Amino acid sequence: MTSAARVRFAPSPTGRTHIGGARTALYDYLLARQTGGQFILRIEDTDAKRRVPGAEQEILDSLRWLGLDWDEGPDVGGPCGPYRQSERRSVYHEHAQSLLRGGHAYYCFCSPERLTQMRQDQQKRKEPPRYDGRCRDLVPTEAQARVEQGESAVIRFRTPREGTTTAVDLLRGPITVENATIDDYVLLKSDGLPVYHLAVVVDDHLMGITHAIRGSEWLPTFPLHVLVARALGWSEPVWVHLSVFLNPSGKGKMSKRHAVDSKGSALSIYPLDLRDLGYLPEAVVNWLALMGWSYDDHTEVFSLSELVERFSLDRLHPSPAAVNFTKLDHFNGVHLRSLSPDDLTRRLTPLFVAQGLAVTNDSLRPVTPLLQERLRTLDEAVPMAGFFFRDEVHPEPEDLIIEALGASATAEVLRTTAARLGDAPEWTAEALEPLARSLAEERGLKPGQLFGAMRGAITGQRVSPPLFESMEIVGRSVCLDRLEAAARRINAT
RNA sequence: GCCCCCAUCGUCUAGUGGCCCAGGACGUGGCCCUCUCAAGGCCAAAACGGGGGUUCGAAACCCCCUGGGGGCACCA
Repeated sequence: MTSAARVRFAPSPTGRTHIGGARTALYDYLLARQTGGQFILRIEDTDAKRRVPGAEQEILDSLRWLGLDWDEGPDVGGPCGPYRQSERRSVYHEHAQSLLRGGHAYYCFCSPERLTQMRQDQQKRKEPPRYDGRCRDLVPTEAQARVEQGESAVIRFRTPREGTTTAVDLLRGPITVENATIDDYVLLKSDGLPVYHLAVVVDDHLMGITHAIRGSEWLPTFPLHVLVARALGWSEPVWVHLSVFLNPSGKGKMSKRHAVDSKGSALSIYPLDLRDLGYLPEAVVNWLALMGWSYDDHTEVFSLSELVERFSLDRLHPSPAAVNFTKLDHFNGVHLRSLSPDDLTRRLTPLFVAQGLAVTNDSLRPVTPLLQERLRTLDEAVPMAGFFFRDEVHPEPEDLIIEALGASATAEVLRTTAARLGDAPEWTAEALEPLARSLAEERGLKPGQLFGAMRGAITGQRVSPPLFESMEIVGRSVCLDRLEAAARRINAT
């Protein structure tokens, strides 16, 4: 085990929180918890134009739902705050000035219009678009004077023109690029706020970040970040670039519109949607953990705390992974079944209540074991077990009528069933089943034929939890009523 | 166009030169169990992208190609 790691999840509130970000946060969390370090949440909101209302809240809600609690962040504070970059202006200003003094950066007065024009011209000439360096060699004192007179300026990094830079990624090893291919990036915008390239380096350093885990979209500018850190005289964190998620087909980057499973049902790439779709946070965590990481003994089912125990950076995989919603379903089933019945009951009750059914933990509890083996997602529970709590059921005639018998004979059999069962000394599954079986035999029916009609009558469904266990819970009088009602219903058609 | 990254069954992956005519999981097909649906058990089909090297020996190391992905803003 490594020494205490300080790890941050640094999303920007510009859209919804998706599973890619959630997986990064998961790995951050696992590393922090495993090493007894800290998990820090930092909001990268330096672009006011792209800020989306509610996005920051969704970040917090998503992490909380997944069980990834943080030690320092915008809501809980901490020793390295503020944790919202928009509130750290002076910090970036100070370090930009330091780069200026050291000759590692320079003021640039070029207008956005000129820059746009320049890029267009370059593209026309099939040249790589990049800053042409017009302000790079301005006399610093003169530039300073222009700024003091109020002229609008940005601060650019003075990337070395010669040589190469080697940046080391934990998963890929050293990545060496020609400095000439690295642009003189803007570090501080004219509004005084930093651009990502300055903000990450400064904040990671100031917040004592030991491991910077982020998406691979940062790989191209990775050497720049290394250069900025060096220019500031700082040592670097361990850099870890996670690959992106691909669509289920494996072709193309994961996107909202391709979030559809193999059976064609729409799923979502947003944790909060997954929650509303009836997935367990345990399952989502397990699923996400295995997309890019594996454990060496072939185990695949993990709880969060088991992941904390076993996670290791060196088993991270650098290649892109296609999102597989079918596997999420599998993990959800596995975790659903490993919940204690009481726990499952508590998670299910609100769903029944939301459908207007008068259900309590106590009244649902006997039903839970019948559901546990069958549920794929939590929200399948109400359609599957609502009949336990409704006053009456409305079976379709075709779910009632035994084909070999026809309508009126089926109705008669159902009445006889009610009468026969009504005499049962005990209303239990054990007592009921033999009675029903012998009746079926008497009538020359296969058990399944009779049971199917009874199922329709009692549950109103073609598919249901086991019949006799269900009947035991539903109770004698309601069952007998429903059997009679079904017989009447058949005769009425 | 330029730069960077990646490459084992349909998908997630194991594999760090001989234990691999490649293992596990999901999914798929079949069988068993069975009152429906599940769950469970057993079995099966299914991959090292191509070409060159290196080596006694390559899925593993190197090169090229191909394919996929990412990036080229006063966005992150």
